[in-house]
This record gives sequence, C-alpha cells and structure tokens, in this order.
Amino acid sequence: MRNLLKGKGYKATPARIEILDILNKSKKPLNAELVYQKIKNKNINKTTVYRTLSSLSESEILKIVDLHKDSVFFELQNKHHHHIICTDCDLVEDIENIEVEKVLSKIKISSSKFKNIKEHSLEFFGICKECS
Amino acid sequence: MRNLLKGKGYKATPARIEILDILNKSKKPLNAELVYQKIKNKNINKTTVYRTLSSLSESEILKIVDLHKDSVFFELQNKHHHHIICTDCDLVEDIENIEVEKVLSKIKISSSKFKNIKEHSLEFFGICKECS
DNA sequence: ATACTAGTTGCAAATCATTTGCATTTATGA
DNA sequence: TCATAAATGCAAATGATTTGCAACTAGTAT
Repeated sequence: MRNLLKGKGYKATPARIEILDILNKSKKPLNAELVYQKIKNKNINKTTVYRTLSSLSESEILKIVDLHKDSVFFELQNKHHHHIICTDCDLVEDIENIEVEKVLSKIKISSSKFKNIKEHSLEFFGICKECS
Repeated sequence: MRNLLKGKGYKATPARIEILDILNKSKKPLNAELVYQKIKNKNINKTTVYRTLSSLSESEILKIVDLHKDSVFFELQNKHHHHIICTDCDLVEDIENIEVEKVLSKIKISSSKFKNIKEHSLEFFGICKECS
C-alpha cells in the first residue's frame, strides 16, 4: 500500500494505508461510513475518510461503484470487476466474465467525441433467489 | 404518456405528464433540479419532482443513470442506452452498440445467486476531445 | 539526525440534495 | 356527481458530503 500511494505521488499516511487495507480486505465495495466503522485507529476522523476516498479515486487507485444507494461506494481499482446487486436485500455478487471485458474494450475506440476513455462502470440489478 | 402511466397503475396527473414529456424530449439524462427548471407549470413543486422521479423509477418507466455526479440522474426506460461522460465538462454522448447488448443479455443467465436480473447500468468515463 | 515545507488532518460549522409529516387537493372508478 | 385512495404543496428535518482554518506530519534537503 505504501508503494501504491507513493507511486501516485501521495504521502503514505497511516490513514491512507489503513483505508486502503480495509478496501483491500473487503469483498464488497464500501462507502465512507462503512470504511469509518472498520477503522481501528480511532484518531482517524471521518472527514479524513471522505477526503481519502475522494482523492484516491481521482487517481487510478480507487474506483467509484454505483450501487443505486444514497451514498457513494468505492473499491480498489485493481480489484475492478462488475456486480449484481439485489435491490431488496443489497446482496452484492461479483461477476467474472471475460467476454464482457472483450466487448467493453472494443467500444473504447468507437467514440467520435472522445479521444480516450479512462474507465467504465457496469452493474446489474435484480432480486436474488433468497428474496424472491 | 397518459397511457404509459395508466398502464403501470399510476394516476395520470399533470405533474407526471409534464415530467415525462420533459424527459422524453431531453437528449441527456436529467436530475430533479434540471427537470424542475424545465417545468413551465409553476404550480408544480420541487418535492413533487423528486417524488415523481423516485416513484416512476421503481416501476420500469424511468431508469437511474449513474453519471458520477452528486445528484441522481434519470432517463426514460424506453430510451435506455449507455453513455460516455466527460469527467471534465460533463458532456454526455450516447453509445449505440449492438454487440454490447448481446453480451449483456447473455450474462443475465449466468448468476448462481440471482434468479432474474431486471436491469443493468453501463457508463463510460473519459476526457472528451474538446477538453483534452 | 534536524529542520523545512507542502501536503494532510481534525474539528466544527456549513451545504445541499433528498426526504418526511401532515393537511389539502385531485384523478378515477362506481 | 360522489367517495376514496393516491398525489401534492409547504415547511421543516435529515443525512451524506464538503469546507475553512489552524495544527500536524511525511518526505526531502541540509
């Protein structure tokens, strides 16, 4: 984590390292509140969590995940994958599908108004078997 | 619009009709504030706009579009398509790509924990030629 | 090791999109 | 035309996120 931060020009502070560790261990994307709850070092302020998540997602370290919730969720960029979200119970399942990535990468060169496309977001929504 | 509403069991009120008209004419997804600004009938309250957008997206009339902004954007479900968003100037371009839809529809049957997947969201982010 | 400096953080207060309670109004079916 | 559930307006509340500013600290140069 230290190297990841320094490589992007960030100072490797305890807050950033712990927040990245938390996101790295998490199976699901997390929002600021959830990250804050998992932090053990109680000297870290919630504002710092917001600022860290926001600033690290401006570089390519973190990625915003749209779960259609009222708050913003994040995951490590290198854990990037797509999800299915249950609109009832909020269950999140990962999708691994090579074909998707192939097609998505082709689209990256098909726009007339955009030179380069940096990232994409793709999520699915439905009702899980448990809820239905 | 009246029929669309009634078909889903909604009362066809002036507010709903005007809001759907606005979304139908719009080339871009709109948030509550933008919809409200376009409303000519000044008897319609902004709260009603919020409630209308929220309730119509619970049925399959409207669709939430994730633009990575601080507010929630909507578009008519039947106008459903994907977008490229410029993270600098907020330019939104539509994507028409049949291959994408083919692949996406295949994924819909590949989940172990989900019986049926109702919808998906797919957006791309980058810097448009103008901004770069 | 020590000092410097820009980048970070904590705290409290401010913002701002969105939601809610409740009284009033209205669309629709009988 | 009437009854009634659904929809709306208004004002106040909520809650996530942001901001100003003073105090702190990681990384670098000395």
